[in-house]
Amino acid sequence: MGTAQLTAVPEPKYWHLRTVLLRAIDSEFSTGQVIPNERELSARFGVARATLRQALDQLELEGRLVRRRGIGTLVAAPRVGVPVSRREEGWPGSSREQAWQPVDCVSVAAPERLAKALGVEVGALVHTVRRLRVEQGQIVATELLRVAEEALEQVPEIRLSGAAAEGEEQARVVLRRLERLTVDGESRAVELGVAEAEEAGLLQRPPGTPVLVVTTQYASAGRLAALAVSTYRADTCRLTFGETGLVEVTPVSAIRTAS
Amino acid sequence: MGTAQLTAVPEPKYWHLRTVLLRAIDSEFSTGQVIPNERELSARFGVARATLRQALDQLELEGRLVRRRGIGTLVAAPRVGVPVSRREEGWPGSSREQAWQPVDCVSVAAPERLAKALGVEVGALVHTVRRLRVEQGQIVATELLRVAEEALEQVPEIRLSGAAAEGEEQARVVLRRLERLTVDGESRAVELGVAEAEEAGLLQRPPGTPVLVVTTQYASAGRLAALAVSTYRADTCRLTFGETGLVEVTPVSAIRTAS
DNA sequence: GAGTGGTCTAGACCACGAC
DNA sequence: TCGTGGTCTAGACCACTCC
Repeated sequence: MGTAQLTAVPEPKYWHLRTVLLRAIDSEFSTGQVIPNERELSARFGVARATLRQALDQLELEGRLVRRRGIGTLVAAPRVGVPVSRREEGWPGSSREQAWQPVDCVSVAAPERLAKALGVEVGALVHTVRRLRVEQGQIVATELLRVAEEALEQVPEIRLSGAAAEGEEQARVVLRRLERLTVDGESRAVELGVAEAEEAGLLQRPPGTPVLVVTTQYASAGRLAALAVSTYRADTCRLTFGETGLVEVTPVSAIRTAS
Repeated sequence: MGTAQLTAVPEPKYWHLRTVLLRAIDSEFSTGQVIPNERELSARFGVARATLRQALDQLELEGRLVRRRGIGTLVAAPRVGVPVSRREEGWPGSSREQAWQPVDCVSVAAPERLAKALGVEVGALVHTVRRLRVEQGQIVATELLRVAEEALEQVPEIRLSGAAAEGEEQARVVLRRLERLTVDGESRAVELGVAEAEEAGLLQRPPGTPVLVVTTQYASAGRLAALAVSTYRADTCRLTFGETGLVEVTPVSAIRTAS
């Protein structure tokens, strides 16, 4: 990373800085390496620290840098591809279920908005299972899986122990009942969001972290059976919706910029 | 929007401010309405303008606010659902093709990374068609559709006029040839990115704007036929991957926060 | 010209991790 | 204790839109 001064350009300094830094981390640094600290860099480029930070913010949003308080700023690893489309990925009982780790479960009377989203009456009993998705040893997503008790009615209730089921155990009970439902349709949406307090903690990120929110409606017998809201770390995840991987995936940056 | 002072809390001021502002725009403002200006708000809450802006930055990232220089800060409209999974959405010749408007086309010898992504030899002729997606009268995405000439070889070359085809006309020629290929497989990925200069301009947004980058591999006859990199505005779009819409979609915010 | 958001500065102090 | 990134301040000037 050179000692280059910024040349006068019509674009904002922070944007030009981003370009310079991006070129530097692509050519002079490798994954996991710590780049010079913010005070050092701002001095080197002759800008205020806040301006330099604006450039780093961009690169962090793009998943190219990771900043750790007390440690420094590191070059991020390439994003991991996370399959989300195949049914086996999300539905309990599938071969890939171990990717989703149940955390806890709460069962309450549905407030208005939730009832409407699930297509049940206000006040109907709704289970909310919290799960974590682990990929390559890293937590990449957290999920709220919502299902009305009435959607499970046909499924015999299971109890794993004699005591009242709570927390993780209750979650496993609901999932076991859920896996007996036959899913015959799925509908998904993806949008950008930010992690609030609880989600942020589970994802081991500060509040305000950008996330990809995947909303999945599972249908069974022509009727909405369950609703999953999965929150993926946007910095480390590339969501894949493949039928089959045709060829290995080329990093998007290579395709977008290659003219 | 009250004159509330910030109470002492362990969380950062900007994050608390975001929560307060979010509650205010949900309850006291409607879509398109201008909220008080930044100097006014920072004075009202007793914080520096930079701190207030940090809170507005979050809300803008979440698609809840839109800021327009010289005008003010407006409450954003709910995100529009944009279907991306059905084949008809992206492939030329489909019933929904008018959603994609060809802009221009360049045909060059493939540099290394592009050749690798398309599975052709370095130096092979590759067409790059630029398209814009318009939804509800608004530009929501820009796309680079890449196809190797050799993938089109079996398709007779068409010329719309006697002159050498260039720009938009050339784009239409390539699309016409492309639509005769039979697509028998698709593979997609979605990730977060930022719009750089050219894309940002086409999307009518400043550089650095967060976008959802959708990469689609189209297969024909068991072989990669084309590669599309579509860049959607993250502030205004919710990407939908539905088989069929089961029920109307509830705003994610209602589901994520309803306990 | 007046008012808006966008950029930039030069500091200060805090929270966290490593030593 | 020291170095790191995270937060916050109180200004300044610029670019853009509208009247």
